[in-house]
Amino acid sequence: MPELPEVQTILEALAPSILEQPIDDVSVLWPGVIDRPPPSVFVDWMRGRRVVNINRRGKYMLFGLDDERTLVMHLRMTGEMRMTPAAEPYHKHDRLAFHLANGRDWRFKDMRKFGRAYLVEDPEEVIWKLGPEPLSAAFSADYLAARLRGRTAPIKSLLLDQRLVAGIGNIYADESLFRARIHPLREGGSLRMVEISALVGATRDVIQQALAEMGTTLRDYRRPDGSVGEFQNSLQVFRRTGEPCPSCGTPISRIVVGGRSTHFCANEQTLT
DNA sequence: AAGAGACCCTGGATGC
DNA sequence: TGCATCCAGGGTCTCT
Repeated sequence: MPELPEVQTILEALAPSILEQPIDDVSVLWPGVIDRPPPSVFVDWMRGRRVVNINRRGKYMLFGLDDERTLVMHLRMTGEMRMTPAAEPYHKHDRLAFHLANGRDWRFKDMRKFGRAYLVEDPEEVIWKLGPEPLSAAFSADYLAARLRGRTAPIKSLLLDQRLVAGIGNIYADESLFRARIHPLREGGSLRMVEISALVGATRDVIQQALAEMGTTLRDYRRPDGSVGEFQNSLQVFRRTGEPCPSCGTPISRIVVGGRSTHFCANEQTLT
């Protein structure tokens, strides 16, 4: 499940391989991967272009092209970016291949076909709803307090809402709530200022540590060279149901919140 | 407006 | 052993 740290890690690894390299041609191995424009137009517009800058917003990848358009991509659940020799046979789940002028391929692989590519004049067409980056100054306790006011949904669900803060997924939501010692079912609007401050700090800490450890590999996530991340070794509650809480030893609980599996310590994260 | 739930997808795990 | 069913969860859409 690529979230902000995984997407950032992938982009940094990809950059030296693709920046300024002319894209000679594109192979669309599954047309559904292209959201817009229609696949034939997509290929037409991509051919001959170069990626001249690379950015990230939330979990979206932004590849700025030399014609001012932007290739926006989202990995969703199982998307992977890989660099391969052009002659390497396609994998069963490869969906898109950019053939670079230097004889290398930049490939998008996605088992579950949730990932998407958008080729647009302005990336805002795709990402305009996103909330602030969790590591930016805009994601402050005051900001979060204002956004939580009056909300009755569980704080866990609100942390996953990309319009509130961009880039948090199921793993880092659970880890942040544990570090802030907040029960995932607490109503958003019920959080006190001291708890909101703790949550902002915990979220920043978790994201920063996961970036330093180059992401969390539970199953599908790989860096573009095929290697795994390290943060799975630092998880304190996520997918550790029944294992002792690292702080107090209580077995970790698992519940479902908003349709997502949720892990927490029932002793240290209470509802009152 | 906000919240809940369906839907998209595949493969691994589980159950009989 | 083989087959059916369940589950994983990011984002979008619909319904209330």
